[in-house]
Amino acid sequence: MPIITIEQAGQYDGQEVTLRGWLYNQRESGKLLFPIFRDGTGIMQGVCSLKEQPAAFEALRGLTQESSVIVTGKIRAEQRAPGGFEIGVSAVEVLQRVSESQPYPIQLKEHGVDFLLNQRHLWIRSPRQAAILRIRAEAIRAAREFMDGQGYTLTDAPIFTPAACEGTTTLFEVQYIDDEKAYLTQSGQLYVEATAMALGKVYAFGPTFRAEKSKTRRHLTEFWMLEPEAAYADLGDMMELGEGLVSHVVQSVLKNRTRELEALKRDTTKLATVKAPFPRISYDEAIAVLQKSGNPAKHGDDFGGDEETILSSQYDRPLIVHRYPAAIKAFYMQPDPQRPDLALGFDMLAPEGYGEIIGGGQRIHDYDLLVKRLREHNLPEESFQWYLDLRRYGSVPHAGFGLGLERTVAWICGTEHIREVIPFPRMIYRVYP
RNA sequence: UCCCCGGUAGCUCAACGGUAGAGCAUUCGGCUGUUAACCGAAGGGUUGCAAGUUCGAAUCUUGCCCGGGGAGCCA
Repeated sequence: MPIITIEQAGQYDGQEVTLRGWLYNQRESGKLLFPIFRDGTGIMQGVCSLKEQPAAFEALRGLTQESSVIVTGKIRAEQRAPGGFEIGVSAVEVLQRVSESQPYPIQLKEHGVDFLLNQRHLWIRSPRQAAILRIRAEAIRAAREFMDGQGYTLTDAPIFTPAACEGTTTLFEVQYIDDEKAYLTQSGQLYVEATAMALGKVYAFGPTFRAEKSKTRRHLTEFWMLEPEAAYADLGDMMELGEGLVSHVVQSVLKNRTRELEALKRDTTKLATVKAPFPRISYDEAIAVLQKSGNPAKHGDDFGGDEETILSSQYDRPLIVHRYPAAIKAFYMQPDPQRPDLALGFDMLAPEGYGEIIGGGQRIHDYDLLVKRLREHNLPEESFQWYLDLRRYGSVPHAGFGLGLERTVAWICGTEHIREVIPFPRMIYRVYP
């Protein structure tokens, strides 16, 4: 008797099989039961009649939602069944029956956000949430496949960092052993700059933490970033790498998670066009576009959500905006030799209003300039000695970027909120469960 | 930190200042092809908290708490 998953059921038409999972829902119609099972790979309807399978019928009758069950029966193609196949249940073993006095709290109907987030540990059992998490996993797999294929070596950055790199206000402070303080990393970038000088082409992939009091559908306090960094690379190399990476991730999800995208009712025609090269415009051009559309943006402004949406909505694939004013960018950005007021940085804006998914560019490799910038930004030089060492010992031009995993996955999935695309979202004022 | 919205049964929501209700969930009963099944019945409430106005407050006022959306900041 083969033990199979619901995903595989189509290959077992006409055969007797065993499914191991949970009771997702059950409709009762007199002496006929229509239990619906889920096993993590999908959901499948069962049929059980009192007349033909009295023992199984008794086991299933009145069984509560999310009770764990091992079910045996014959798979058969059935037009009336959701998914096209159903299982004629012949035997049922109930491992744990959910109590009637404390029924499973999440019903098959609309629920509020607050309630669902408090039940996140159960909410992820819902088919929609499971589909999203599978797409997230595929996005990660494809991203690593791409980076590895491009000759980048995974060199992860530390989570604990010793000092405030860009001001303490947005950092989570933790007590480190005795009286020492440490901070949760905001970005692995400074560290991958170091490993890039050791290994050439590297990337980090891990969680980052921001104590910003942002309350929007695009923000989490804990999110995952993929951060490539390459020695001897320039802005153009990174824009090319970024569009290659995003194209590969999107196309891989389209190819390998078709069913999940379907479950989410995602309009995949909007993803199919996502292939390199992506449109690129300079910051100055972006300002002109905004002004033409009536937006009050002027040179020197950074873009907010509205501006990003106006710009990105004009294209069928992500948009790269490059060469921002140095004044609104991070201290380590290499100035454009043609226009020193501009930084050799770029952002990639996802379509459909999902905002910035990549930010990066070329880093300052000149020791004196970097020291100057540290001072201009009032940053503690002593904390950056190791970082300055990278400019003391064989400094070379180098570049990299950070890709926000959750924003990317939210865009691919078409979800309303970024919080749905990470198993346990951490947000301002919400760390449970 | 600022602006806007919300908080009523386990859940989703109604209720003009005048007896707190429905659907779902749960329990009981009915139904052999259901599609968030359906039909009938039952149980289930400190209306977020605290004051105030009023003959009377879920409803009006003030403060607080909690949550959501957005701004700023960012991925």
